Amino acid sequence: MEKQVVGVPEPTLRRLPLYYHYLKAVFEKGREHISCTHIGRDLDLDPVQIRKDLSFTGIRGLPKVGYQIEALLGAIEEFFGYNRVDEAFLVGVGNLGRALLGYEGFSRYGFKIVAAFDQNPDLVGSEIHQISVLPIEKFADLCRRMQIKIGVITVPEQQAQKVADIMVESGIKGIWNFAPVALKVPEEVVVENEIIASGLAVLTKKIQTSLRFNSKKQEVAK
Amino acid sequence: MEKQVVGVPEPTLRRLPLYYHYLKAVFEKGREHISCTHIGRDLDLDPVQIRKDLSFTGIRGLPKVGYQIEALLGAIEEFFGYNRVDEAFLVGVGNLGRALLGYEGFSRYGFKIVAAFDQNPDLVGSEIHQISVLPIEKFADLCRRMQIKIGVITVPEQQAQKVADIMVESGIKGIWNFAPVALKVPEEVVVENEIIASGLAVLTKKIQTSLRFNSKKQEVAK
DNA sequence: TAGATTGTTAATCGATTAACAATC
DNA sequence: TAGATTGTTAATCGATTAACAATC
Repeated sequence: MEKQVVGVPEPTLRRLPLYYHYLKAVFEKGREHISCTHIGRDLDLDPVQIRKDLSFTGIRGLPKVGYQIEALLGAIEEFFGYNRVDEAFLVGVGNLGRALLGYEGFSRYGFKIVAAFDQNPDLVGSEIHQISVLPIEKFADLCRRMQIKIGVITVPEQQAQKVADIMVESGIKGIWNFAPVALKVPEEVVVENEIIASGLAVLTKKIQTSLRFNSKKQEVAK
Repeated sequence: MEKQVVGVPEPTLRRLPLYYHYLKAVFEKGREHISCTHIGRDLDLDPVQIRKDLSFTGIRGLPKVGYQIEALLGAIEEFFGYNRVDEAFLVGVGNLGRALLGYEGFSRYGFKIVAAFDQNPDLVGSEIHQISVLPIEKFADLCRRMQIKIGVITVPEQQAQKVADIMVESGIKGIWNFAPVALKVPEEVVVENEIIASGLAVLTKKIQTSLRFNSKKQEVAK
């Protein structure tokens, strides 16, 4: 039912960070220009697709030369707002929550978790990776006062909807949901589901097919 | 370049675990049958799409009655092998690695991380969530002896390719990669990328567009 | 029976891929 | 200049959505 309103296709949106990492590494090695052919060889993607993707950055390449890497990096940073900082609240200080609290990589993406919430009194009051764990009751008030717009949900699935309700009620505009449930939120609130089980399902299925396929090839080869 | 060999479209593959969780919850509440209309309302998906997705399980529904939930659950379990156990090795005991080692949910998906590896001598020899951390040098030998087919990569991006090489060399057939790099592996080895930056990028972009869109709506309303 | 709901076939939509002219 | 590489337009492909007959 969900409609993508962004002018950039979601698959492209997902590939852009990958280009970014790649280009950054290449740039740091001292390279200044790069062609789609070259990128495609390293990233195992179709050069035409890369050209299409990169066109959304607004940066034009030069025939025979390729793209200026620095310009691309700047454009992608600008596009995603990697040089601004989006502050977020996280709810659910379990294993996954902790991992996200400790993930230094977020600063590269202009993303910062500034407080964590949990209902477990043993956790409340503690600090994890220099981020305070507060009681969930404080969420709404703090959220409004700090004007936080992004919420991260890392609670067990049974509690996810309840947490989402609190977030919506507190003015959160975007939810990054790690619980395997479809959250019910008003349409103006954006939800991005990060469902670990989906990735795992795809992986195991691919392995099954790949093994079958390769054993067949062997049989044929006999 | 990658070709999907599975007979089931990847989007469907990704939605099936979500149906599974939902159906399980509904079944535990005592319900025995369910229609696509009903599922669609709860999961905010198109009923026709759900029907299409569920058709891949081989379970047929009855007009006016819907699907037998228990049969669907069984079929999805069978389909993904949730009742077998796939053993895996994890490399990289940082924050994310730890979180995965401690994630109890995996047992539901027939997935089990049986050993962890790291190059940090301070970690080697310790146990994290009852899983031993071993030196990376032991990977190849143990992997072959235990016939492990799945590897999880949670090392920093600079080391990911090196780890992937070790995995391939050791007979790993599927890699679940959490580092934001495109791994180079032989074509018979399957890689599933779980790129956190991509999800985040999609979320922040959606929020931007959504905010713009909603403020426009307000303007129009004036 | 009447109507909810299924499964299937056809139409639409969007992303990827192919073809090709433009140009550094 | 010749050729690598770009950007664009058209063709293909695959998934989603719409239409509808079948049926419990």
